[in-house]
Amino acid sequence: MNVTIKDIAEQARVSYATVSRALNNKYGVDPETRRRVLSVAKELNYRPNAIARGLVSNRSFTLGLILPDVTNPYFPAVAAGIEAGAQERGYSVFLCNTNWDTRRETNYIKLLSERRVDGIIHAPVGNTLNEETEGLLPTVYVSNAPKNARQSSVIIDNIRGGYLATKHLIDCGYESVGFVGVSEHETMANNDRLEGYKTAFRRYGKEIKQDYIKFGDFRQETGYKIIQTMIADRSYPQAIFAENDVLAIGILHGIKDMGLRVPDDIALIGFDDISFSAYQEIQLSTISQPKERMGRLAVDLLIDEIESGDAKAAPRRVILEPELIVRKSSCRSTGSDEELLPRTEAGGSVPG
Amino acid sequence: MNVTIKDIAEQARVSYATVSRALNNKYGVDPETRRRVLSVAKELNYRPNAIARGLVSNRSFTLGLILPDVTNPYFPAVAAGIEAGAQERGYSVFLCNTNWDTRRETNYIKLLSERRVDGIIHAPVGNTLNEETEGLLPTVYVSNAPKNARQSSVIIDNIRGGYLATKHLIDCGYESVGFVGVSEHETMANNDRLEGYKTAFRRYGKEIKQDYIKFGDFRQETGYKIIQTMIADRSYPQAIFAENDVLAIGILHGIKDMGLRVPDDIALIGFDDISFSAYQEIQLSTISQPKERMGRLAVDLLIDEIESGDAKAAPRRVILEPELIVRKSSCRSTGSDEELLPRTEAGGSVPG
DNA sequence: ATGAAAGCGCTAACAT
DNA sequence: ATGTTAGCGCTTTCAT
Repeated sequence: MNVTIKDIAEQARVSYATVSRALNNKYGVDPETRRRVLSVAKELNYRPNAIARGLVSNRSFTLGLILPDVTNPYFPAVAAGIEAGAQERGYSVFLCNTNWDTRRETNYIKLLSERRVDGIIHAPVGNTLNEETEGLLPTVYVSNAPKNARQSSVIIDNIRGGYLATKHLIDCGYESVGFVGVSEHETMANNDRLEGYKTAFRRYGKEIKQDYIKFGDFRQETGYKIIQTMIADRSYPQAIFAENDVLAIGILHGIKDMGLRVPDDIALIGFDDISFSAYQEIQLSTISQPKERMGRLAVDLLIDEIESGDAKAAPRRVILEPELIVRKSSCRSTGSDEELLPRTEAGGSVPG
Repeated sequence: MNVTIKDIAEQARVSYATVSRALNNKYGVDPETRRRVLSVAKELNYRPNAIARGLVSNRSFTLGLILPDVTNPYFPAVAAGIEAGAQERGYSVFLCNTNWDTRRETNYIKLLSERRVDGIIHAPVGNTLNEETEGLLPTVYVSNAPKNARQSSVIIDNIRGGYLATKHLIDCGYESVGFVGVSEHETMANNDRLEGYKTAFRRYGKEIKQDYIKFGDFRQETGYKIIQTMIADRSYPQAIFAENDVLAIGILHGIKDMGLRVPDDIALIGFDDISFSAYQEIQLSTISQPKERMGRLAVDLLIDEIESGDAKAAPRRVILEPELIVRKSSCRSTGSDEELLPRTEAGGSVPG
């Protein structure tokens, strides 16, 4: 069996309450006694039982991380920030992979609540609040937050991101700009990116062509198929804003396999700035999210709430700025850099 | 406060032992009583406290997953298998990211032992056994295992992988074949891949040229720099076997940025078959590992050991077959497919 | 400064 | 079939 404070107490000839005090640096322990206890503990290779500790303190120093897909490079980038931040503050994190399945999300939340995690960081799939589980545990949403969420969140301004992407394509001079998204109403982030797209059209007095707005899912293959169908039907725009880089890369491949070129025949911009987008062979223009930083912010927010007992206080909504990254996929090389990066434009901020 | 079995006992007018029995489907509970207990439990929205349960059963149904870098696409692929397998069998997994730092590995193992995980799945950085922590917890190594490990492991035959890669390049007709590795003695997997490389040279009666064997680290950037230096020094082989795909992609970029072409000027093969290697823009030949399957095998092995109490039994070593994947980066299109895939060669297996 | 004892929520004997 | 009790390893009053 494992060594317990009782074993130490015996060896050190003190009560086990004293051992507990000594081990936890509490007041009221003779320095000499403390020294002896510590030395015995080390000698016996004592490891405090976090489970027992958790039972009495009602705190597990444990967090749940719920995300749709570890295999999609966007999420590990966020997760890295979360894991590092949690570790620094003495928390361990349970990895929960939902495979984009909201039922699995629900199950995981219940499971985590049985495991008595102190809180959850959740990159949710949908945009609807799960009434069954909402509020069960202190939660911080990251990357995407359900509508009307009563919990804190760390996201980027997706409307602005969608706006920047679309505006960039319009500024490049493309007459028609299409949109390829995950699903018509899947997540808030989706809605917002599409909203940003529409805003740009409005601003420029352009008319939205429904034929150039397509929805599928989050898979690369889907982007591939969507564009191939459009090309085969000879009905495709001069430029496409894809809602995320994975989709965009699928589109990129689809375009090439149909014998067309990017950006010459179809220009392309993605969203997220996953690491491969920067590869010289890909050179995908995109909207960047500060992924690791978002992860760190999310844990810090969560742990602050937990430790201050403020979990029920007003939720905080952190909204970070997206950044336009221009690479080769988006513009035929016309126009100056100024035009490509309309940073200084009046009214740069966008409604929402 | 959370609702406990006592609350249920009160409401259902039974002792809390009976509640426990009813909840856990134990024998000796009147069906009617059980029904009542269950209904009260549901009504009160009862969630069993896994912490308390763990304290008495001395089992947490919790696993630790220690890996070097979530951000390197190889590991999430393995992790996905682990997470899914664990979940199916009722275990949750703690994510531990070491950043290729062996001290962090040690710290994590201690931490996990305090958290009373039932076992650990470990993708270790080094090849040396950590005497301080080895055997502290039931462990299954995955992807790489320390020399003389006394615990089970799930790896591929890296010697054979290295051999296949090198043989392939030799078969393509390249006179000189170089090797770029992570570090001279960093991990067993590394050593073995290099060993396979050497074996191929021996088999073909070729002489190894030390100038064409280079070491760096696990970063893409490092591969980039190594090849650029070689090219700048005008001392580079016709083909290169890179110990992993991340390194290989760095090399690929380095070659292109120096104005040379792959495979025409320098042929290239990697190792791992991470997802981007298959991109049509990359087309990196490589040695494939069944990553997700390795993850699943590792959890299953671990949980079997845990649940059978066999943790101290003879460790099992699962060694899977690597697979040669030929894409465009490795051969100028000469020779038939037969030659490219020397599957039927006599003595296809390799010593080790 | 230290010890005795209660109790966290649960399971598992042991009674009845 | 059900209740009583002890105890898992620890923290935390409450005494002394």
